[in-house]
Amino acid sequence: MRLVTWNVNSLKARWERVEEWLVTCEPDVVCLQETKLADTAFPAMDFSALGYESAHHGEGRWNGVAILSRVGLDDVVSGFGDGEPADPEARLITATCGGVRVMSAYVPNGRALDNDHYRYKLAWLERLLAHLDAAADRSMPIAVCGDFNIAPTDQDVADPQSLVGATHGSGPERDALAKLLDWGLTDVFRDAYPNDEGLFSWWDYRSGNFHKGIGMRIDLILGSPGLADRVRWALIDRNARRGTRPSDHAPVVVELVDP
DNA sequence: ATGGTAGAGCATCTA
Repeated sequence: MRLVTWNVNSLKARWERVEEWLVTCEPDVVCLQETKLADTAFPAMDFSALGYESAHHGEGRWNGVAILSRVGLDDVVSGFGDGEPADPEARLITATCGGVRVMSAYVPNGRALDNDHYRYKLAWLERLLAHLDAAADRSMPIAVCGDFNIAPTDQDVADPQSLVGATHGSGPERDALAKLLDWGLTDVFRDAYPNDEGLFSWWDYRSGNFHKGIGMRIDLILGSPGLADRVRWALIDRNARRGTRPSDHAPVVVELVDP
């Protein structure tokens, strides 16, 4: 099974790129973030024509997450399954695909360390932990995929100095991510390339950062033991960041062996 | 000292 996470930064603006990439890469399960669509505008029929069932959780203008699957798509949960009041933003969707409990997450950016949105980011990550207990069965392989807006370590940043006093690499964010790993998840891409630097999934559109190699690895696939043990290979498709009107994120791809 | 770009949507907000 081939599993992907990709922040497409507007599915409407990216449709042709996404369609072309799906046909070429042939993934089985795809987690999308930042569709920036309402559920009524989500192109489920177009994905169906490409062979994918889909589930989308969107609000319109911003955010929006989806899961595509050609190996089944069941038991969908939109948002958090913790019984608390609904998240005001559409940032999480969960489904079972091909025997794997899959989550597509778009973790809040945080904006700045003194911003309310940063506190929302930390609270959101705490809630994701509770959601794991509520919506995932530990006896099943689990894949928490998405744009975490956190570079796990300085190894995942071109210029760690640029993150001092900023979001994406602060202690509390990295601690929150560590709690997810402590729950029993593995960063399966880093597991495949433990010593490599310069492996990024996002590059700022500004200043030609992609071509300068200045980016961060913030798009992650966190797998439970039953998933992480099945990883045959992993890659980040930087070619998807080149050419006409690309997303600022590249897709992260993981190939799993059959159980 | 703060920009630079891209997307949504039409003034800015978000990233």
